[in-house]
Amino acid sequence: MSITEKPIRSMREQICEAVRAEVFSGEMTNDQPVREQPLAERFGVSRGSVRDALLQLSQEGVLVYSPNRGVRVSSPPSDAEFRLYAKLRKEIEGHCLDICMDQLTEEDDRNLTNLLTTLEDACRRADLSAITETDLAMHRYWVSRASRELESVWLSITVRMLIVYTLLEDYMEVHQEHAAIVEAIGRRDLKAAKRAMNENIRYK
Amino acid sequence: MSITEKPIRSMREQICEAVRAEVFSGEMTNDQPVREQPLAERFGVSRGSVRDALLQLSQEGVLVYSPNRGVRVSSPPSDAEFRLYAKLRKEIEGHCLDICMDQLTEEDDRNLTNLLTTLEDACRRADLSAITETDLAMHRYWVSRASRELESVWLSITVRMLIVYTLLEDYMEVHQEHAAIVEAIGRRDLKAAKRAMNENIRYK
DNA sequence: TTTCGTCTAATTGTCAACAATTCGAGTATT
DNA sequence: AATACTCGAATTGTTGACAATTAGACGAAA
Repeated sequence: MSITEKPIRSMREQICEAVRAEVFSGEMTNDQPVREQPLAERFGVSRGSVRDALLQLSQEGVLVYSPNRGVRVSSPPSDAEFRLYAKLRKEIEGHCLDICMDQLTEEDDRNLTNLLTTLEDACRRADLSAITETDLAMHRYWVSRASRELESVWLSITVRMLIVYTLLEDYMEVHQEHAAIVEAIGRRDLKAAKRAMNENIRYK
Repeated sequence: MSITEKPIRSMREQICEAVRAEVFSGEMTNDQPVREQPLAERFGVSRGSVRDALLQLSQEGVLVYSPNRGVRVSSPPSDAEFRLYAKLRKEIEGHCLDICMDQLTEEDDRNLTNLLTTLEDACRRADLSAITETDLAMHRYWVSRASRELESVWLSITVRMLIVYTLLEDYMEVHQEHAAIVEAIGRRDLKAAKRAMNENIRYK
C-alpha cells in the first residue's frame, strides 16, 4: 500500500503530510498563521508533537517561522526563483536517474506503474490535491532510490515550487508526461528518461 | 559584532550553531550518536529545546534521525554527490550574486571586508574551525542578501559539503580566493565575482 | 555452542502545566 | 484627532514528569 518501506509513520510525519497537503491544495492560504492549539486538537495530540511538525515544515520551506510569533504559510517564490528551483530539480533528478537506473528491479517497475495508475485516476477526477500528491510521490521515488541524503534537499526545493497555486488547463497532460518517463525507465533508457523528466519539470 | 541583523538568537539557534561547529571541527565523529540529555545539561536547558535543535539539524542534513533511536552525525557524501552539491551551490550563489549585486551598499562592503579580515586571521592561525565558520558566513552573506527563502536551501546543501574533514595544504589560499571575490564585488563586477566564486567552490 | 526469549537500563516520545512574549482593544494625554 | 500608554487575552517557549520503545545482558532450552 505504502510506496516506501516504512510501515509505520511517526506522529510528526503524519501531521507534516496533512499540513503539506492542505497547503498544496490551497486550503491554507498565504501568510495565514498556522496555530498550534487547533492542530493539536484536530489530531488529538499535544502541542509538543505539533510543534515538532511545524518546525520541520518550516525548515522544509512550506511554512515560515518567526520567533515568538509562530508559523505562517510561505509566500510563493518569484519567477526568477521558480526558474532556479526548476534548474536545481533537473540537476538533482538527473543525477538520481544516473545513479539508480541500473539498480531498479521489476518490483520498482510495478510500483511506478501503480503510481502512474493512481495519477491517471486523479487526473480523470481533476483532483488537484491528489495529482500534486502523486506527482510528488513519483519523482520522490527515483530520488529516494538513488540517495536518502539527497531526498530532503530535493524535497525542500520541490515543495517551494508547489506553493504556487497553478491552474492546469489540461490535467491529462500531466499523466501523459509521467507515462513517458515511466515508459523510458521501464526500457532502462537513461537518455530518454532524462529527456522526458526535463520536459516535465518546466516553468509555469 | 554580529554579521546578521539579528541581535537575539533563540535557544534553539544557539544549540544548532554549537553542534554544527563541533561536527565541522571533527569533535563529533561520524555515526556517533548525539544524545539529548548530555546536551541539555551542557546548555543548562531542558531536553525539549535540545530536541528542537537536533530536529532542525537533521532536516538540515548535519545529523541523521532515526525514529525512537535518536540522531547521529551524518556520513560524508560520496564523491559523485559532492560534485553535485558543488554544482548546485554554484547555481544558487551565482543567482544570488545576480540578484543582490545592484543592491549592495557601502555597509555591505565594510561587512564583507571585516569578514575577510577575520578569515585572514583564522588562516594565519591555521584554525580550521574558525576558517570553516567564517567561510560559511561569507558565502551566506550574499545568499541571505538576495533571498531569505533560498538561504535554508543553500545551507542544507552547503553543510553537507562541510561534513568531510578536509585537510587543507595551503590555508592562505582560502583567504586569497575569498579576497578575489570580495574585490570583484567591491567593483560591482558581476562577471568577475561569479568567476572567482566558481573557482572557490571546487571539488575537493 | 547456538538460539531464543526475558528482563533491565538507557533513551526517545508524549503530555500537561507554567512562564514569557506578542498583539490589540481600550484609555488617557497632548 | 492623533499619539502614547496600560492591561489582558491569545499565543508561543520551556520545563519536568511519565509512557513507550530500543538495545544489550543474562540465562534457559535445543
